[in-house]
Amino acid sequence: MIAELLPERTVERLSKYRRVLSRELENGMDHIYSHDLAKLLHITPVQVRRDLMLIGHTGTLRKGYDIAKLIKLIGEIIDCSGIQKVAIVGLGQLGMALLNYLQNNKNKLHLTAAFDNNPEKIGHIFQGIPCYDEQQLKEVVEKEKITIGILTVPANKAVEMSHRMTDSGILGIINYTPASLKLDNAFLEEYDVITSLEKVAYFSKPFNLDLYKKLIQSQQ
Amino acid sequence: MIAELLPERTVERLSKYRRVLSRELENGMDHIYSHDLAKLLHITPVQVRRDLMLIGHTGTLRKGYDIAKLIKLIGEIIDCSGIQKVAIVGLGQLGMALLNYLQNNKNKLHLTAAFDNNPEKIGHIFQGIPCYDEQQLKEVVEKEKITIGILTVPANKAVEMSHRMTDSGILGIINYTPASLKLDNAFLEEYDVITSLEKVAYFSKPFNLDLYKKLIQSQQ
DNA sequence: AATCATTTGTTTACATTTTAACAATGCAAA
DNA sequence: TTTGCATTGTTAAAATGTAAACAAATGATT
Ligand SMILES: NC(=O)c1ccc[n+]([C@@H]2O[C@H](COP(=O)([O-])OP(=O)(O)OC[C@H]3O[C@@H](n4cnc5c(N)ncnc54)[C@H](O)[C@@H]3O)[C@@H](O)[C@H]2O)c1
Ligand SMILES: NC(=O)c1ccc[n+]([C@@H]2O[C@H](COP(=O)([O-])OP(=O)(O)OC[C@H]3O[C@@H](n4cnc5c(N)ncnc54)[C@H](O)[C@@H]3O)[C@@H](O)[C@H]2O)c1
Repeated sequence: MIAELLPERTVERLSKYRRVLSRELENGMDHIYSHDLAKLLHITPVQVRRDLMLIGHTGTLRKGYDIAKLIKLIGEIIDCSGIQKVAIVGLGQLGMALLNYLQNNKNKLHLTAAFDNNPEKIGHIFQGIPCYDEQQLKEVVEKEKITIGILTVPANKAVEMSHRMTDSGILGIINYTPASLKLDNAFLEEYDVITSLEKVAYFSKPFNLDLYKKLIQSQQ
Repeated sequence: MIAELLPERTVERLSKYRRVLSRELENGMDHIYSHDLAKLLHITPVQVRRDLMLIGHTGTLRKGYDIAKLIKLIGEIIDCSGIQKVAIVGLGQLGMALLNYLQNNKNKLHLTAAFDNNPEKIGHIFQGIPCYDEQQLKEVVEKEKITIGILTVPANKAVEMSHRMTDSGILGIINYTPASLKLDNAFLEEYDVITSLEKVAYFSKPFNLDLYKKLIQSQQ
């Protein structure tokens, strides 16, 4: 077991390692080299070895890493064997897309509930997930022991809802609204589509793209 | 004008500065201090000043930064005054949500076209955006001079489509599929929902969250 | 006019993340 | 048996990103 927090980027890559490794396992592979795993994610073998070192996974010199064992270890680190439950708060266009996505693509997250304030959605079940009235947030989150929330309400409700989520016992929120949040007792991950697009716009302006390509090349 | 590429994180923050500053402008503000701008995004004033230094914007000592001028400058840096056009490739659940989002929330991006292979969508117009047959990708991208693409096709089509996009003249792609891409002649930004959620899962495990909170506190 | 408080701009230091370097290992083949 | 080679694990260096420190400026106040 690891005593310290892993770097954020390492955790992100662990998630990706697990996903591609599961596919390799299904294809009948049982071991993999760092450079082959790296190739699947377009990163360097060094980074793979370093990440695996950090989680204490050790391979064999001639066969590489044991895929099944590695998947299991990553699961213990990220999921704690699926103890955490997830809720979607705001079942609009984006929330519904995410609900379908999470339910249809098998993954380790236990999506458990959705919340909305629209009477047409409250009480219905979508892909097996019940949609509750947002007034019941605290009640349901406490009863179901939900610890992770996906925030997809209109931006002007985001601050209020995020606080109600943490007050109900949610420990981690992923915020897809453009509102900038600040939480004291939970881990917060924000993702802003417009910002992401504007970043692409900046780096793909022809002049900048040239500079960027030169930068990349000079590093190889 | 700036001769060098800006750091990626600075560009991301510039996008957010512009958005909150536009709101301040609408509220009748004309100048803002670094610490007030910082508060709006929950970052430090130092970071604001450093970012603005990098883009060569200079404030006045007693009034702070001129909001209108700053918005204009950020626009010139990110958008080149809106010269770049955007296409959505794959108009499914996520693609459609993004289309509506981009059209309904005023922003500087010129969404111009969408592409799909589903006959029920091809030829229709959604929120003013025409959906073309994906076979016409090259033709339309070239004719309209589209330079930015949002990739939301099924994962197993992502590699092929990304190459067709860059072959057609697209210079920047934001990839929402879980497929890991590698492009030689374009800027690539990937966003993986599952990875993002699994990261939240890791850091919000009670033991890790405690470590994380201590870490944050020790930095203040 | 001199002082004070405030805020910017810039340099310096710190932290995180990535990449490089290389010793250690162990199997295969000569 | 010994040499060679491919691969891991780890330490060191470089790059990137963030925060702190502080001088310079400016206007308000005494
Ligand atoms: N649609 C997208 O592709 C997209 C992309 C990026 C970000 N976003 C952001 O995600 C959020 C949702 O976007 P959307 O397009 O799905 O909007 P939407 O209006 O379709 O969905 C919002 C949903 O939240 C519900 N709601 C309102 N108040 C609520 C409350 N207090 N508690 C619970 N539910 C509540 C509404 O009934 C609605 O179903 C917005 O903040 C938007 O800016 C959307
Ligand atoms: N739905 C979500 O919330 C969500 C979240 C994260 C990531 N994703 C990813 O985004 C992608 C799309 O997800 P979705 O839920 O919208 O799936 P979807 O099946 O609803 O949408 C895919 C769309 O792409 C179209 N398509 C198929 N082949 C195409 C081609 N060659 N060219 C153009 N269009 C083509 C399909 O007709 C369909 O309309 C998937 O890769 C998925 O993994 C989805």
